[in-house]
Amino acid sequence: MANTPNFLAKNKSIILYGIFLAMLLFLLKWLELRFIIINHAFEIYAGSIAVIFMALGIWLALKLTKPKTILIEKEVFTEKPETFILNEKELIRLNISKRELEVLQLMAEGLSNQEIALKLFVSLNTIKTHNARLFEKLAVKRRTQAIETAKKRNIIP
Amino acid sequence: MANTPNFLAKNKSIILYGIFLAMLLFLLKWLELRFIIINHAFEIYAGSIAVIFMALGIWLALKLTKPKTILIEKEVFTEKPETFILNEKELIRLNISKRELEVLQLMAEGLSNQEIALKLFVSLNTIKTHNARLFEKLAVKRRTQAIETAKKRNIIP
DNA sequence: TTAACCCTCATACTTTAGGGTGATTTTTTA
DNA sequence: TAAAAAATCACCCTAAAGTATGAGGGTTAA
Repeated sequence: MANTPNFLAKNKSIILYGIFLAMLLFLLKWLELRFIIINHAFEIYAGSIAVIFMALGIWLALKLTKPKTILIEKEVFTEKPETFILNEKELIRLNISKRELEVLQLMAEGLSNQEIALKLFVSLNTIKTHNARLFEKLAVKRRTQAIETAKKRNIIP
Repeated sequence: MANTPNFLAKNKSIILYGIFLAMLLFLLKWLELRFIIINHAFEIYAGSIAVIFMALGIWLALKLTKPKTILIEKEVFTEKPETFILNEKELIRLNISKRELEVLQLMAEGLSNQEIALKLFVSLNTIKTHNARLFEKLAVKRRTQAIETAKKRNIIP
């Protein structure tokens, strides 16, 4: 997205490094003035330098280039997670057991009784029993009401 | 962003590579002890070759390489505001009518279809029809799921 | 160890929810 | 004004939810 301005900086550093390397080579050469080079090997030498430095250039470019990252912002609606604090007092006051709370949560997620039963590895009838107890304790008639009441009382997020 | 930790690694690799290059040069020199350096022009020539080909390598790598792109899906959590703000865009997007929204709200309050029908002075069948349309538009199967989805999308408080 | 509680499950029944189809009337829009 | 969309309703049927009652087994605390 906003990575294009980085390109100049990257190239600059690469170029600077190239110049630095060249200078280093010059220095080396300067210090070894009296080294002997046979004339006919010159082309090989120059070619080697060319190949090596091109490889170096490619390597540098590949290594030092940061991959472009494209950000895709995906909107996720949340149930204000940081806000939810389980109201344990209410749980105790209403005398709701762990299992019942579990069923209540799954219920609020939109699961059917059958789905809840499968998820908790119990029978459909068991879930129905839990529901009946829950409705009684929450003083409601339907699951939708149970969800509403439980949310209001911070029993479920 | 989080580039600072990369600096050391990069510099290290560069330094290592420099050392490696220097060693390679020494090796070359050692093997070509009797080579004669005629004049300064040679160093200039070799250096030029080095620089040019490294530049070529960099250019090649940058131009001919497919841009490295990394897709990052970032989840943007939109908090549910305390004061409910209706997400009208979502309503329009989902093509939910006024009446359907009304039914949805009452549904979320825990009313049965019969109760909603009485409240809106229409027949039970009408409510069922509205429900069916709602479920289709919200891509859900049950009223509990409809409520959950609608709340997440700020269609209902 | 007995009472209280929780979890489990069953059977039988009633009510509510949901699917599919088709149709009429009103309202809105192109 | 004609077409599209919205709102209304009916009928039939299936699926799911909910009610009522009874009961067995496990845990726990008085």
